[in-house]
Amino acid sequence: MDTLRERKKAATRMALHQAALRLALEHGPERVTVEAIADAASVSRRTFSNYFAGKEEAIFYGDLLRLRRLLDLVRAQPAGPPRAALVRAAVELTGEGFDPEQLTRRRQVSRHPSLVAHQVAAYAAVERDLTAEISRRQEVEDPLRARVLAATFLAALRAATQHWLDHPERPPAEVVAEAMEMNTNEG
Amino acid sequence: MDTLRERKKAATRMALHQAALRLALEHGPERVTVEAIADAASVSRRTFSNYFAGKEEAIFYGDLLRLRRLLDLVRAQPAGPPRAALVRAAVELTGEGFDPEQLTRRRQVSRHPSLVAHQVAAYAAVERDLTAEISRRQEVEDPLRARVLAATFLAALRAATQHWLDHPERPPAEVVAEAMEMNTNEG
DNA sequence: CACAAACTTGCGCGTCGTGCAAGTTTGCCC
DNA sequence: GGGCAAACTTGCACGACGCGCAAGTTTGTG
Repeated sequence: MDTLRERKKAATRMALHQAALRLALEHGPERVTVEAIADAASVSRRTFSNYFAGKEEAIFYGDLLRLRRLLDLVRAQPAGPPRAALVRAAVELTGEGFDPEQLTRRRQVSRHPSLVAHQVAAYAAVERDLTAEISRRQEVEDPLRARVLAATFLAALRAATQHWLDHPERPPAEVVAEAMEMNTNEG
Repeated sequence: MDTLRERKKAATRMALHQAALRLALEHGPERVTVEAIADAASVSRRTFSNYFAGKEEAIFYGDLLRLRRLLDLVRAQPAGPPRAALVRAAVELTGEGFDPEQLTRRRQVSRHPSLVAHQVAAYAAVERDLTAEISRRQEVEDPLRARVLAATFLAALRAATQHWLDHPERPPAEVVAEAMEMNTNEG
């Protein structure tokens, strides 16, 4: 998977993502056409569609990558209670560095209410995989529990992230840890 | 608000919703055009756009109504810990009858993977309002907690509903109650 | 009954997603 | 290196979509 083809594809995909994010900030997400994004990434409008189903998907590609990284972290956790593995993975993810430039971009984009639906769609995209991984970790099979756990965990992570974007005074790891605690214990 | 105008608007909105749901089942959600939905409801294509932003919004209008109903039930709960109010409201909502015809329709529609994003979008639409209501019920203000609670509660409800659609052998109230219990205690 | 506000409709325009059929680039094996 | 197949890009064309606009029509009210 280290072929030139693969690297080029990853590069143009990333270029489209970056261009989409930048243009959405400069002119507002609704005022950006797919053609403008494609131009900024030096590809044709048709090629854009070979990579993303729409401009919103391109904008939130970063979130998708981050959530896939989370999934990998969960899979890398030692065997044990699923909840503990999820919390550890979330803390590790938040501990990894943030690109500060990407960050302010994401903050501005998240403000726009027309995009929140696509934001949650990115989370929903990994919910199925996360449910499968949780099921794998249960000593007694319990599909309902696995589903609820995956959904609530991702929801808590999303809520904590959004809250932190609105109130960046506290470090993100702290906010996420606190949110995870709420989800684990009763309040 | 009981004027003729209002009743007519509600009627055509409902007619469009029903038509969208029915046609999406008959031909698959992707094979249904807005024009076909509008025709089935005896309005013009342009009028459809006066009511819904797209066919998916029309399809999930029933879910939106149900979630607004949930919001009302939460507001009607007596003062007390927010979590308890949410659980009671969810149980009450699930206790209310299901239209069995609507139900099989919803089941078929939920299967289609291209619609799950819009499904969760319906939930996200009420998350802000639910957060506000929870904040109102907190004796000490805690915005992060309110946000996480709203998000995880809705996520648990959605997960329980989807699980029940896949495994309808148990009564829905039982499944929802069990999911709520998972969300309240630690597991 | 008359008038204003609200709603519907048709039209037009820019945009979007995608199948298709070229052209171009990359991987690979001799 | 040379050549061939697979993969990728691009332009074209088409149906569908969302929405602004300016009529026409219906509903509420004094």
